[in-house]
Amino acid sequence: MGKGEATRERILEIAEAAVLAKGFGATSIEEVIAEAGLTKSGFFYHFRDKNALAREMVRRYVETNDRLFDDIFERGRQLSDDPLQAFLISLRLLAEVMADLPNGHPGCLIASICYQERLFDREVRDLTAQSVRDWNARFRTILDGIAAVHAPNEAVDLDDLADMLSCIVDGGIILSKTLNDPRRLERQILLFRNYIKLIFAPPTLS
Amino acid sequence: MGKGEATRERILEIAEAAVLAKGFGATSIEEVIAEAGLTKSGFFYHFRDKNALAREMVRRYVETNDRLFDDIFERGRQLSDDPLQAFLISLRLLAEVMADLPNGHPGCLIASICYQERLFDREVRDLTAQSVRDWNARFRTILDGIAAVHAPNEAVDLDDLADMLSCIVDGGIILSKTLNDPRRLERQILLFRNYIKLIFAPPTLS
DNA sequence: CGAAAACTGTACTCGCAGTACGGTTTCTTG
DNA sequence: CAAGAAACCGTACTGCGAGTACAGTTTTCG
Repeated sequence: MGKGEATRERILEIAEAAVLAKGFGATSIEEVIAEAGLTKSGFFYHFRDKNALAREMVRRYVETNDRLFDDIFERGRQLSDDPLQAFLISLRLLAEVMADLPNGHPGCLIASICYQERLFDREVRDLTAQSVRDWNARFRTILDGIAAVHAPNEAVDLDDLADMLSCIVDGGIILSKTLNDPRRLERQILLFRNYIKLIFAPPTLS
Repeated sequence: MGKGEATRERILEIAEAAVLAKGFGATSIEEVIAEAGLTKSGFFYHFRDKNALAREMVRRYVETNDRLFDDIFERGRQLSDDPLQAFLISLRLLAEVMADLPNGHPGCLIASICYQERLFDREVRDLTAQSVRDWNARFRTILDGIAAVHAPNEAVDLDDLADMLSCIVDGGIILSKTLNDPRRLERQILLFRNYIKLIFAPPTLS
């Protein structure tokens, strides 16, 4: 990694934190460069304008999240050959990861952008939309794998169920941030996990 | 309603739409007054500063939503004496209301503010937090009423379940807005409804 | 009719986005 | 080690919007 790339990363990291705390429109380039320790000229050397910053931020965020999710769901598959058990394990891992963040989840960049759509060009909006579609498609694939082995006890649409995980995470983040209680996100993910169990696991004999 | 109050309402309505589309920080007072058809002096006659505008916006939003939810869950109770059936009916009504919005749900002001927390004073943040707590407490009361009649089939925490509705709505709004598909929100609410059924309704004999 | 409410007009200060461009340092590679 | 490219710095602008101050004008209503 060259020196320039390291600077770009530093800028993007600082900018992302600022955007998640104040929104894109209220994040000034001046404060970003002040924290990054470079001048305005230096900033514009790396990014043509603020919208270029936004594009790179999203690209970076999606990439990071993709790796995180890949890792979590891969580990689940390693720990169980049964697709349902693997998914349930992964959801527990996900809940743990979310709970272990020191100051709570910093926020979802996709959600932040969604509430400031008018500030971004089509390219950025398409990027966010495509990343959501990708994630949901991935969850859908996992659910298909489960349904192939365990016939669902209930007639639910698997696309909707795949969507639901994104909803729970994004909604849980908002809940946690608003109430300043990081554990709510964790609990919501576990509640979703319970729903999955209810749908696919054979009813336990009591 | 005096003339001044009407102007305040107009300002608040325009400002809310702008904030939901671009964020609070990127919403300029100039564009608001331009659309409202009054001068900057006129604006500052009604609101001391931008933060006062934010406070009134939130107060108005919470009030409106409270009325909407009161109405929906009251109608559910009117249509069935059984608390579970009443809740299921209300959830269906809620899904319908969300689906009937012409251009999709405009967005949740609480979520928008949550992603721009640093821009607001403690009073605004306390207002949003309290409104979420109030809504969740209301849902919790409904769930208590259901659990008193129908023993849950599954050991779920009712507080978490009450939280879940807020999560689903906020997450569903983000999903719908990002993918530009208003129907996703409706489907998520109905999926939550199905979860409630699974938890409380006696298993149907097939 | 008169007073309060609901504004308008003008003229500022200040901070930030974004542009332009020439100069300087640091890295890299032949 | 030389030379060019990459990664910056310094300065000096334009333009927009938040917010302030305050005097003047119109509208509303008892």
